[in-house]
Amino acid sequence: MSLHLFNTLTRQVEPFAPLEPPRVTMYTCGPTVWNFAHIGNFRTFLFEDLLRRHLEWSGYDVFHIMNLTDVDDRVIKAAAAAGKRLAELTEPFVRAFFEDRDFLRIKPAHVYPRATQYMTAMITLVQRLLERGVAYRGEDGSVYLAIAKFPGYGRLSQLDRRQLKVGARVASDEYAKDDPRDFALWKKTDAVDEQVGAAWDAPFGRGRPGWHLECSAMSLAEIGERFGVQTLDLHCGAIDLIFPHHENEIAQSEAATGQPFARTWLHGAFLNVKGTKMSKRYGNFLTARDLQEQGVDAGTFRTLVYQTHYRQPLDYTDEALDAARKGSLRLGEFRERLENEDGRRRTGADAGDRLGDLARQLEADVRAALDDDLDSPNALARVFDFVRAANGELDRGAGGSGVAAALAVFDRVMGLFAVLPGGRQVAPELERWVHERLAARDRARKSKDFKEADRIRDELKARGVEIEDTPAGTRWRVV
RNA sequence: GGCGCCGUAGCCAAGUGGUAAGGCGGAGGUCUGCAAAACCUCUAUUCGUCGGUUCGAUUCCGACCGGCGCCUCCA
Repeated sequence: MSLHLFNTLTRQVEPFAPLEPPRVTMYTCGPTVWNFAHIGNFRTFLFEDLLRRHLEWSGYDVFHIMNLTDVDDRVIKAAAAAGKRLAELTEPFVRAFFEDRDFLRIKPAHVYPRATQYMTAMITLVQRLLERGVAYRGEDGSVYLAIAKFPGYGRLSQLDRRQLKVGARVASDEYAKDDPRDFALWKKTDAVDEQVGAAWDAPFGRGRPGWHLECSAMSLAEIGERFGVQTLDLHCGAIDLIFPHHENEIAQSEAATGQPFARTWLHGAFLNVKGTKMSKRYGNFLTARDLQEQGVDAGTFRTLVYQTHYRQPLDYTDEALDAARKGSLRLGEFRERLENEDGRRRTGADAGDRLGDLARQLEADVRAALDDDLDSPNALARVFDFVRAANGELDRGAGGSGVAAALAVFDRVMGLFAVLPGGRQVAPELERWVHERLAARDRARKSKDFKEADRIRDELKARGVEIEDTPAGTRWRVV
């Protein structure tokens, strides 16, 4: 089976077919850099990371674009509140985002276009929409897109079958629009915008881009320049973006280019806390830095995330996190064991290369699971199956060439998930002390002074060092 | 009000029209000086409830109950 993905546009799992294989253009909606991203945001980025890695593993040549929204209502509000200019506010959060991304082992996108650096592209896009008569200047001086002029409007969110909530909201700009559902492409500047530097000159008036505009302008600019196309293969985000964000992106892009904006739309479910979405608004959020402070490593968090399918809500609890940590640790232990066995160049019988067979099966199983709409929980289940079976073979003395083969495959598969525990830095002085203590314990054990040996073990434990006696000597790690 | 999603063991969580993956936890065992790790066995006659379709439904349809999301900034 080849890769199949659930396309929000059709609400069906369908075969993935990029426009010009092996190239795949992938656009993922990035963070708004008015603050730190929270782990709910990162759940989405992690789902996209898995998609990216699986595409590359499958032989595709992926070009990954992630935007950074550095001008919008929240950014302006936060800048004004802090008495800063736009860039002054956003720059530290951009850096923080990249740090968090690296901490969570998320592969960097190929480009991170920022809204403020694509003003020309955005202005050109609005201009084009005005020329085509799809956009109009409202009475308030802002530019709106007339959704009545775009027949396909509502296809993604099935809006054609929905009605606006009665009396839901009457925005201040409502009177300026021809149709309440029209949305702003370009917002006329106000005093606060000027104060923080969120204002640009355009033929249709001084203003700033509407929220949706940047994604259309930047993705079209990136793929247009590079590949001469105006259709993305993949466009991803979380489900809250389906409407209005993605719906509006489609309208403004397709109205301008006459081409499909994206072939496949993927949307991830939320990370919840006690059943409610994690959100800045509810204050129930945790940042990647909070995780780091709590000693939660990337392998643990990634395990937690990938043990739930990306279209299923994931409820974040300490218990689930702890279970994920144990699972990640188990995988790490196994990896270490393989490496050690390989290092010892076991001459044990190949046993028909059972390990190699298991490894090949694992690779096929994982590929099949991920091909099935990125069924990572299933894929990880196969990994754990493999670990159990391989440990069993190792226990029974399997060795030979199969070990190296298994290690190679295991590393390849782990490369998709990156769920292994992070290596912890150990202070040289602690390391010296541990070695000295272990030597002392060895002497005690040799002379059958187990009381002393156990005392030393407790001593080590007290400083967070756990030990494990193996035929090859005593192993230790800091927990 | 409109559109959409979820409800599987103590917890987390896959999945299929043909009789329930995996992780964590728990019980017992093997190995070990003891631990730890690893391995073995066991841990859901049952998939929110009630109906319907079917030879057969957790899986399809309907109703209901419970939880949630979007429609307003949103990963």
